[in-house]
Amino acid sequence: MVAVKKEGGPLRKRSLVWFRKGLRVHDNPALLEASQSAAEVYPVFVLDPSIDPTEDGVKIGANRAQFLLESLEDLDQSLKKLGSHLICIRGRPEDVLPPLMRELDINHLGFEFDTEPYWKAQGEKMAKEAENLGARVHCPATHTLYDPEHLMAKCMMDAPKSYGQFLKLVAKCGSPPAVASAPESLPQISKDVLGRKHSGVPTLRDLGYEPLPASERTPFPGGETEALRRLEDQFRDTRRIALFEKPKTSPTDFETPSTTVLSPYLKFGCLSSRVFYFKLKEAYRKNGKHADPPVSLLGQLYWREFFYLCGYAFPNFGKMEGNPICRQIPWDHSEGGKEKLRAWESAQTGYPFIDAAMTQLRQQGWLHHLARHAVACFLTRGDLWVSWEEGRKVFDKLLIDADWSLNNANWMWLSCSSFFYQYFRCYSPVAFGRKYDPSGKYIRNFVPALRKMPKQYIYEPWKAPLSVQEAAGCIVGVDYPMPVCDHAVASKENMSKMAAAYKKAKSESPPPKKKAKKAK
DNA sequence: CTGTGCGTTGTATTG
DNA sequence: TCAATACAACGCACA
Repeated sequence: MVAVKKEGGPLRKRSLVWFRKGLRVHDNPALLEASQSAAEVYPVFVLDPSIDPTEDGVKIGANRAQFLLESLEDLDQSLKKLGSHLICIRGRPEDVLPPLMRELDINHLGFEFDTEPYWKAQGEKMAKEAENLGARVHCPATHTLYDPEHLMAKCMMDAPKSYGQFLKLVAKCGSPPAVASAPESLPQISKDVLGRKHSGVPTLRDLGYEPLPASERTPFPGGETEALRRLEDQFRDTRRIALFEKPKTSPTDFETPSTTVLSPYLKFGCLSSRVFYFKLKEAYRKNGKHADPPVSLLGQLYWREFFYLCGYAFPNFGKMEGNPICRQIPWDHSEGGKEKLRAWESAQTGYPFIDAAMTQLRQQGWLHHLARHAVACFLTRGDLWVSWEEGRKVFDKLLIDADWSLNNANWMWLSCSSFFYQYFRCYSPVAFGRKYDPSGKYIRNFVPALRKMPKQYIYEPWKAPLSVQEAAGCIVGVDYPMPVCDHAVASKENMSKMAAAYKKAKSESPPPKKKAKKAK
């Protein structure tokens, strides 16, 4: 226990706990520490006007905003059960927090460390502000399994560029830190300063969103309570968890997804990755037999960890230019390219599987990993030759689990810009979906125009004879778009463009020397 | 410097 | 039905 006088006086500890991610009460060392040693604790969430801003400054979609608000609402409820509540302030952290810290005479600031450039900078600014006020700062790295600084030290600042290398690094690190218990109680917030101007959690409408029609609302509610419920639910089948292999799951199962859908809860920190980790280990022990990385569930957690480390270690990770691990590729930025991007984003490519996936993305804020692969490949090196950054922005806006590090990494992966380079392995917008769902149930659900199309044409309706199109009530070119490109032609062309871009990069910048050139 | 093996999740064809 | 293979040939790690 920290020796702090419990009553009044200069030693009275007044703690502000700043929530960003980590929207949970369980395994939250910053909150726990405050609860154990401070006489006053102020749990604060700062809701930026642009709402969870990224470096693009893109305003997030309504489903993602709703997931965030539900998570905040749930956090507020949990804090209330502990005797406190969430103070939700509108504004930018750098504008709002320093005056609040002064007003409350804060002498302790606690918040979770964040690796993303925007939030890392915000954290540094606030730590400085707090220190200027003479406050102590507690900033534990609790979003990932390991403290990224610890991983960087272990690899001697030479971050792994492949998953295999990352696994070797993790093998040297032992078990992640133990899970912290939830606080037993929190001091009541009595100060009146938080009255009118600091209101509770706003509604979607407060934030300027029109409420979504039911058909376009994500079926996945936000919040720690739901996260823990979902975790328990998924872990009821120990065998399934232990034997889980990602490539064996299906992108077209949309009623009950074939994966766990824990990603949005991990993204916002409604679920602690460490809780998930130890729960997995327990399931593996119980079941005996289990799958292994990279395909296992633990492997998925390690992919997250790997990409978080990459986003932390490599500069300009969110863009092509100036990104040391990203291939420089002359993507189509012309008007034509923009038109193709619009077709893709609005589910009007004329490839039913792609359009179904893009519709699911919009309606549910979630897509199976392999469906993400298919649409990402299609937009970039597969068919449309549009920059991965554009696709990343759309995912960032619409996915409830949009996660800066993972999103960038996966877009680079699929566009063969980094991590993965076998550009001759290309997803077919027709064959890939058909392999999982030959009758096209997935398409029929998300692309109503094609509901009556016979299954032999549902993946390529433009090939159906006019009489068949008429009978299905769907004339291609009228009721459903013609394909935006010819996949066979476009993918072949793009492969040679990739070859040229790689070749150019090689000739222009020879492999970087690890150490300074030795004198001969 | 060079060769080899490997890489979470491709496709189309063949037997 | 399924497994093997050609396709055309990537970068990275390591020996």
